[in-house]
Amino acid sequence: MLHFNRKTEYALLAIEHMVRKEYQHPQVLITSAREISDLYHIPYPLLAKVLQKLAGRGLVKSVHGTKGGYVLTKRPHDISVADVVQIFDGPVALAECFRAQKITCPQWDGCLIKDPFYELNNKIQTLLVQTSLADLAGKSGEALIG
Amino acid sequence: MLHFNRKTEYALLAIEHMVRKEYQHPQVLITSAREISDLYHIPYPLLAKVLQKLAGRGLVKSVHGTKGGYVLTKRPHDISVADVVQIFDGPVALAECFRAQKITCPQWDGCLIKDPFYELNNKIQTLLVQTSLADLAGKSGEALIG
DNA sequence: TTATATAAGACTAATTTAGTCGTATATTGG
DNA sequence: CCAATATACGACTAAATTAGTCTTATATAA
Ligand code: SF4
Ligand code: SF4
Repeated sequence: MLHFNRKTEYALLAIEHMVRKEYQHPQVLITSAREISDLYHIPYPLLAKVLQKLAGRGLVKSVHGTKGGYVLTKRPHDISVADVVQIFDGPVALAECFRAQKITCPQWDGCLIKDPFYELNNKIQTLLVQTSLADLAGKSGEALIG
Repeated sequence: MLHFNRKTEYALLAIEHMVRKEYQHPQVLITSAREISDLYHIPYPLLAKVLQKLAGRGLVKSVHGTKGGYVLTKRPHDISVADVVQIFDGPVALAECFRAQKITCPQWDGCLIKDPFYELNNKIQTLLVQTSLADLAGKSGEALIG
């Protein structure tokens, strides 16, 4: 039903949590997987892998050892929803032929919908690119930021 | 990866085929499941079920018996992509709590992303509502319509 | 009456997504 | 040094969804 997967939600929630923490407690910059897992009731091992992947892509920096955790490496304004979705959901691809390396769809030759779908696809992609994590924080979190 | 399911594609392809046939052969208004299945290499029993569902929702009318098949009941301008997506993919629901009857998501209480996601969701929904099957035909099929 | 079409529901297979487990490595602080 | 606590990472299992099949019934044209 046209939805993001759970890992994408966990990632956005985690980043969003770190963004707010920065606003509210600028002195406490580090956040452990355990902290987020406890707060939002996300299975710990799963969230850990999500954060590891975010670290691998450079969206957060990891700190090993006791009192370790993760720190945002970018300003929320510079992270788009599309960036995060890309990592866990892959590219927006309304039709599966949009992401396939090799066309296997037996309809492809005479397909009447792929071109107009591609336009729709781009419009949705643009929406995700234009929405930053700062926008997300701003919309539901204004009261908290002050 | 944010995609429509196969049945939605089959349905759109089928309707689109019927739309074009109307433009090109206004005298031949009936189209059988077999015809579409053969032309686009869609498994027949599956496509048959898709068309039956479209008939059930009133988007096409069915004609039993030899030389039977389906006929469009609406003008392409009056069918939106959202109508078809709704039938086979359900409502657009970027987050699963948007379609749940009962909130089961353990993150819901403190969730930081559901409100801004809802806005994104509406924008995408609007895109789908605003795209009609006539738009689809117009974009990749102009050459054929003349 | 036969051939061809839709109607509908139960069933199975394939794929994808979600979540778990085990082990290794790095760092802090006593 | 050493114990406690974190991340790193890959293999694995379970659950859910999606895709596709099979079977039987019914309607209609010729
Ligand atoms: S070719 Fe057409 S039917 Fe096949 S995946 Fe692309 S859009 Fe869908
Ligand atoms: S409450 Fe938040 S985490 Fe849960 S489904 Fe809704 S948007 Fe996703």
